[in-house]
Amino acid sequence: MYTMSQAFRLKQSIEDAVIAGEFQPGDRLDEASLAERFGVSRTPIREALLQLGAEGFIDVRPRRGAIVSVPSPTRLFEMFETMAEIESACGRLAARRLTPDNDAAMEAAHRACETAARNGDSEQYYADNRNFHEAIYRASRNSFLADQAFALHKRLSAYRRIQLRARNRLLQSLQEHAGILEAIRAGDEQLAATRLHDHVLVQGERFSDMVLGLSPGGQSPAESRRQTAK
Amino acid sequence: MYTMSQAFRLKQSIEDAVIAGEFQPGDRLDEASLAERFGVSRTPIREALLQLGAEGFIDVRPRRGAIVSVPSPTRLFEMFETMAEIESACGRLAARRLTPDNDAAMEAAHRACETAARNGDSEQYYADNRNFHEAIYRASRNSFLADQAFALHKRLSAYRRIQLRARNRLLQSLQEHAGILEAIRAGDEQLAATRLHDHVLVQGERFSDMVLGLSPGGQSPAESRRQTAK
DNA sequence: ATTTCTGATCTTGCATACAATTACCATATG
DNA sequence: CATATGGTAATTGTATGCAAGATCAGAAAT
Repeated sequence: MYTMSQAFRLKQSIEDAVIAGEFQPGDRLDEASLAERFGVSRTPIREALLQLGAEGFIDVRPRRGAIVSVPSPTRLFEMFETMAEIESACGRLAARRLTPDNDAAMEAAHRACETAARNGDSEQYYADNRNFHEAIYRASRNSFLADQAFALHKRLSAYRRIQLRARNRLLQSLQEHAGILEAIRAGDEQLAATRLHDHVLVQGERFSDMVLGLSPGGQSPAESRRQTAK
Repeated sequence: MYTMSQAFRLKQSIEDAVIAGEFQPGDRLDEASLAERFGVSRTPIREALLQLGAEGFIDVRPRRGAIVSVPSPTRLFEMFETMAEIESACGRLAARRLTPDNDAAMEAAHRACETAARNGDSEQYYADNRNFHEAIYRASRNSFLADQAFALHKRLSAYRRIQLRARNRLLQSLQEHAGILEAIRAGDEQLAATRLHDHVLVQGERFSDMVLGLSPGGQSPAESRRQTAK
């Protein structure tokens, strides 16, 4: 559709640029330079930035401009923990409601991940991994929940990418995917939820650990590690 | 604070008006009349509306103006189901991490609900119920997750209110609260999650049933039509 | 009577102008 | 040397004007 407003397109473009890592956390998003870059006036740029701010994607500070959000280690851990809860909810529903279509979509995404992992192509794996997780969101057959999951996944993408660069993590991630898929297909809601939860949270913990070298008083990831035992 | 931008204040005002029911689902949010009403130009109004749209609170359709969202019965059910998943996640974490402070806050909110229920004051119960649930969100000790829960709770408030009017539902709700509190205090994550899930979802199911019985669109179209002329 | 077309009118989207606030930097001062 | 201070530049917030799309009423056609 070509009748879409510029502001909406700009919102998408800026979001893409942030996800692609062109603007990194902490970078300033100057209205004037963005306007020049995209060849429009400041008005639609402002509208795009404010919307991204409302979604939590960037941080717009009144009268002081917008920057790409810089969550504290604690905050980051909380975001991953929330992602873990939302994903496990998706997995639980998927296990309950799985249809052949959704099954096929997950299978295809999983195969793609497998190829990327075998080639050690972490950039490709990053993309395919996203597709795999999105296939699970859709398999929940709750489009609202899936939308929430998409949104949070996008917000965390900048942090996930860094962390997937470790080579052996790729293979481990792939194996976890296989286990998740197995549980969903078996219709085992509890197992699917647990496996997804751990899969997501281990990423968060690893990254938090990485960042947590300097910050004091943050919530220790180790503290929450014992959720598997019930 | 008086250094806050108008757009931000307007966003709050419009949101409040929607929650208060002044604008009902389906009502048009005309930029010009809102600008006149608040004594500002269209620019900050637009910015407020776009932000509310990004949060999912209202529905801004390109070139066709903003309206208060009118979720379909299916969508509404999905929203309640998602709320149930998020709340049960909060309950699970609360059971794991409960502190005396959070315990006391939940207790106080529960007592208030009890009084309101005994008096059959559904309007008061509506407010106290909100406090009780928010106390649980905070008890999760994950502020990001709690924020997500707050936001969704607000979006659903218009629909929850209607449904709490039934008198015996008040007492049943109160008893469910007691069971939830008990499970959290016992540190039983699984039980807390299940009870919260059911507590929230039963509301969603009841309301969805209610809407499904009516004509599609919920509120009568005749009433929304009146708003357009001025 | 219902549908389709057409032009007038209203509304939104964007650009520009200006006002208000913050950031910057050189200089003065203890 | 560190810290205040003043003024200027840079940036954000709001108002206004105009163009393009959407809405609506009434006439024409089936």
